[in-house]
Amino acid sequence: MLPIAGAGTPERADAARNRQKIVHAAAKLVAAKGIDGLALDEVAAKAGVGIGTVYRRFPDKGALAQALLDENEREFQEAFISGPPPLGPGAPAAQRLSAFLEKYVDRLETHGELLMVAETETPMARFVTGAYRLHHSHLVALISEIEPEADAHFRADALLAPLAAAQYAYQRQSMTPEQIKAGLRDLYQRT
Amino acid sequence: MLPIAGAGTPERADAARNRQKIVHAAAKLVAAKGIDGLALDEVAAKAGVGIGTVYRRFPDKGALAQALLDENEREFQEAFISGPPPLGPGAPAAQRLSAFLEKYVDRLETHGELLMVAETETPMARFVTGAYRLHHSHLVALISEIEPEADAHFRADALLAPLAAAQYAYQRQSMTPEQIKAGLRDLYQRT
DNA sequence: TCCTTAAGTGGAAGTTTCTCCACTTAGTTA
DNA sequence: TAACTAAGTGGAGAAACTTCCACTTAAGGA
Repeated sequence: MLPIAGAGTPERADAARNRQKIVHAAAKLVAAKGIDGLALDEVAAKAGVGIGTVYRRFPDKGALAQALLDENEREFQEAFISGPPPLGPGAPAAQRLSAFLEKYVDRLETHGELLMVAETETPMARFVTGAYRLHHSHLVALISEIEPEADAHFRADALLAPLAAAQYAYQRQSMTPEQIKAGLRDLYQRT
Repeated sequence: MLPIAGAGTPERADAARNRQKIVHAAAKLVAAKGIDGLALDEVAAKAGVGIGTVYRRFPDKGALAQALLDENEREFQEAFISGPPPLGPGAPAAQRLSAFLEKYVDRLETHGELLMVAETETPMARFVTGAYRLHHSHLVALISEIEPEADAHFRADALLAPLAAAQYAYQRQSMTPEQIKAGLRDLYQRT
């Protein structure tokens, strides 16, 4: 079980079906016209369900964006938890850390718009996700291994902070992805 | 002239008067019931102007929150530009940097709610402010002095990133302000 | 198979946010 | 002081967001 969704009572079959319909409809609409010009009632219409149903599954646009990112997030998690090195286990912690940050930048490049919506629709949305917690604890493990003395908890947040979608988009105005990667590497390598 | 507002055509006298009325009304409402339960039409009613007028001055709640923070921001800017050391000129750059970060944390403690609204109402709102630019260029100057080789531009953003209101609020759930200050100090001192 | 019940559904109705534009007024020019 | 013009104004109305609840249905006993 991936830690993205908190599993309460399992969904009923019809509900799961509707969730799929909604996500598919949303994906199509996003592909067609971007995320910004996307209203939840439009999604409902396209999916052939009532607005209430959409709101029951996805409290806001951010939650829907998260759902659209779900598959990608899943792959990312598998890659750094159990995939091949240097991202996955097997490589030295420092290399894994570096690989993690670079992969994260790559994701921001390919899915920046969705990540932005997912993170900024609600203040602090980014942090209440299981995804953030997992990324954080992964970094804590790596940092503790590299530098046992450090305040790994804070350091992990500090490394993830520049990777907030909005912050990244801003930096991207004056830097290339490679420069940002270099900057991140620099940030933790000075040990 | 402080760099907070981009000065286009100067405001007409009546418009400036209304801006004052709006800001005062907003300040009262915020004091009475917090920022969250505050609708712009309420502010308009309290200020005795039309909704359209409020929107002309302040495109959204974030802009209004910024206006409420204006005086505090002004004082902060004066303190690190021309105030007494260690925040202002006269102290070694490393000490000034440390003082800046600590002062920033203090502001987050006292004005966190308003800063949150100001920064998160619109994605990237934080970065388009003159305030952010000024903080950034101040840090760039200090960092370049401490460590001429570094990519001061990126480093400055990376130091400001954990000070985003939402990020800070999140970290505050598990750390004291002092721990955060220590973490920040740690972050740049490893030179 | 029937009953029970808790989850799910739709969409009307209530909020809030924001735009738009016909009208008003401050400030300037002759 | 009259005329001009560009900025400012107000609030109706459109659009989006969200809640609510009477009704429906799936799933799991008895």
